[in-house]
Amino acid sequence: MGPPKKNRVTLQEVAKHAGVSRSTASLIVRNSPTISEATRKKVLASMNELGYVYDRVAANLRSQRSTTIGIIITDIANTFYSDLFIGIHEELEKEGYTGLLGTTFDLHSKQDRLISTMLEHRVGGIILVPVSGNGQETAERLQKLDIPVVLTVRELPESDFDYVGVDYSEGTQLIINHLIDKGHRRIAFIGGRVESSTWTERMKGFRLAHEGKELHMDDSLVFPGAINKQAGIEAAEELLKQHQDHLPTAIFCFSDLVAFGVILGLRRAGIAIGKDIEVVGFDNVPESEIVQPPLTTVSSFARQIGTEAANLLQRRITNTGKKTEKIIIQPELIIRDEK
Amino acid sequence: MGPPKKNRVTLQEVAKHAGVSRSTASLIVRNSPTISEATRKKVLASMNELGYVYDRVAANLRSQRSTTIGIIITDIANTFYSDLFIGIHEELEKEGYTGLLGTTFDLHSKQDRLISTMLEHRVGGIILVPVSGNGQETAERLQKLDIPVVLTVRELPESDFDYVGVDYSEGTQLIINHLIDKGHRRIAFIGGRVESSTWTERMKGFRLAHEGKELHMDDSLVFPGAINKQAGIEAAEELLKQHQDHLPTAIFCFSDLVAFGVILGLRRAGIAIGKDIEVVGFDNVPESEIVQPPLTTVSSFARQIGTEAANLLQRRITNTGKKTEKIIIQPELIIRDEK
DNA sequence: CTGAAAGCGCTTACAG
DNA sequence: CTGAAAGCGCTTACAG
Repeated sequence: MGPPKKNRVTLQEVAKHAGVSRSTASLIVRNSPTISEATRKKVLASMNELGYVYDRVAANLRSQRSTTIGIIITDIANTFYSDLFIGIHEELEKEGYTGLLGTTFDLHSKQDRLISTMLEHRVGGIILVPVSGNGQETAERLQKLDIPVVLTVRELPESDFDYVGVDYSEGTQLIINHLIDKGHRRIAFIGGRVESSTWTERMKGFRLAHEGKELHMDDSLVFPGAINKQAGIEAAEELLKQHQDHLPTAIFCFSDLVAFGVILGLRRAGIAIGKDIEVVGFDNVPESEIVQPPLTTVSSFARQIGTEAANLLQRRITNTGKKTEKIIIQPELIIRDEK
Repeated sequence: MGPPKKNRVTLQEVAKHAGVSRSTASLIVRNSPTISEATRKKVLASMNELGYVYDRVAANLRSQRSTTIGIIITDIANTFYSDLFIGIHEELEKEGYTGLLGTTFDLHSKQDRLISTMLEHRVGGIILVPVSGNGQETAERLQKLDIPVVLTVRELPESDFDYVGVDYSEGTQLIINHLIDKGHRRIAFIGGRVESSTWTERMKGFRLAHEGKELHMDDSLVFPGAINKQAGIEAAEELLKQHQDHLPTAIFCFSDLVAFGVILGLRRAGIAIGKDIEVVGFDNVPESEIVQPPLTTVSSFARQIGTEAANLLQRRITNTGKKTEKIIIQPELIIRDEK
């Protein structure tokens, strides 16, 4: 943990140097309006001269406040999540909060450890993207906390938390309807953990779109899996193996990241994306515009989710009583490279 | 900042509940070996029952230690930096540190504010990607700190800090030599801030490669700029406008992110990437494999930089005296889609 | 505005 | 192992 540090200039020393009391100096760092401009300037000058750094940690300990927020997401290397993080971070910064970031990589053990670490560091609240799968114990643990928790992206089963997310069912219907309207009849669904709300909701939309168009849904074309590029590559290979004599004409991917893997896997097998098979994604990450052909996808407005989640958490911190809020953002179909 | 919180279970209460002294309880949370197994179990049981959460902040204040590290990078939405962050974070986690993340977006004002915030939160050290441009005041400020600072990716001019980076000159030579060997004679250089060490070093490599092959270097083909997709798009447009009757045959981009923008800009102008003009990048971000044609680039091993930086910082925290270390990682040419 | 006192939750140091 | 005391750097509350 490193050796003890010394030599921090204290408020006491500043006060002495400026010839005022510690109380006055304390009022000044906290921007109290009761202090005359003259003494304020004098004290600020002393701070500058001595190189004073406000000890927010000590202040928070004494006043039982917190200026840090725990942010627990799945994978910062996924631009969906880095955008989400930026949204959260920018909003928190405005209010003077600092974020403690942790990534779970969708592992329960990491999530548990991160929550503990955040609590030990006295965060004033937590914004969490829960890991996929049964979150019963996690939900119970979070309910007991005496700090507010806002969930984003995924909900926790059978629990009642503040939540900001996207209407995944609606988003999936939008894009599947689009595919069907283009003439596709056999559509695969690749990626996502069946235990997570984000998968079941997409599945619901997938089914609804099929039913709405009175189309048969082929369960053998559904390939759940992890939500990253590698999983996409593997799923594409598996799909090709299982259905080589009767390939689907379109593939709906759980996320753009999965779609990139699928595209890579298909390409390696010599399949022409956009001609032999159409691939679509979900999230509208910046890279979806760069791949060739550009990816048709659904925007899930990661950044906006972040902003809303941060605001919701702030409201909850200052206003602890009320009923939980659920903010559901409406997704938007992003059609690319249509001729 | 939120209202005061109450009801935190203290070590005192745990001690009372378990029938031991506060000192004993304190020794137990710190894993002292002098405590008998029986009392340890008894106390741990009490902690569990009462829902005790160790207050690391209070402990750190008293013992004048820190378990947090400030991490200041440029832009987490750039996968180069998110990879760097993951490398840092995983390494710090092993040693029980928590990271405070801030992003500067290459702005001096943000950087200054972030450093202040980190100090106020009593970080035990800082890992910093300095913003481009004159860093004289920043360097002086950092030198005065009584906590260790490790720079990564970019160095600060005329200063002596611990540093982990890549041999950008060598990387640039590798890829420019490759282009020249393929027959290219007019090569543009797009992106990067001329005030930053990362640009001057690439420029050095760019020049050396030309000189080595006894080739004329055309300064009018050098387009410095920001390091993101949008800047790449704009630079590509500018390049096309200025050199429409005599286009370069290849474009070396400051980073993959810039390359993606350039590719987009050229494509919009109807230029066939890989045929009319060859585009190459720097960093080898995951997406470089997905674009079509796949991007030839130079791997700068972001994750490894992160790991090394975190390790270097830890060494510095425990071993404050020694001379500064400079760790330069050798880049690797990644050739893609060669027929 | 000052000044003295108490306290946030812990660790430290020490006599027993 | 215990127990009492002091202190990390701040804020709080209050009498003056």
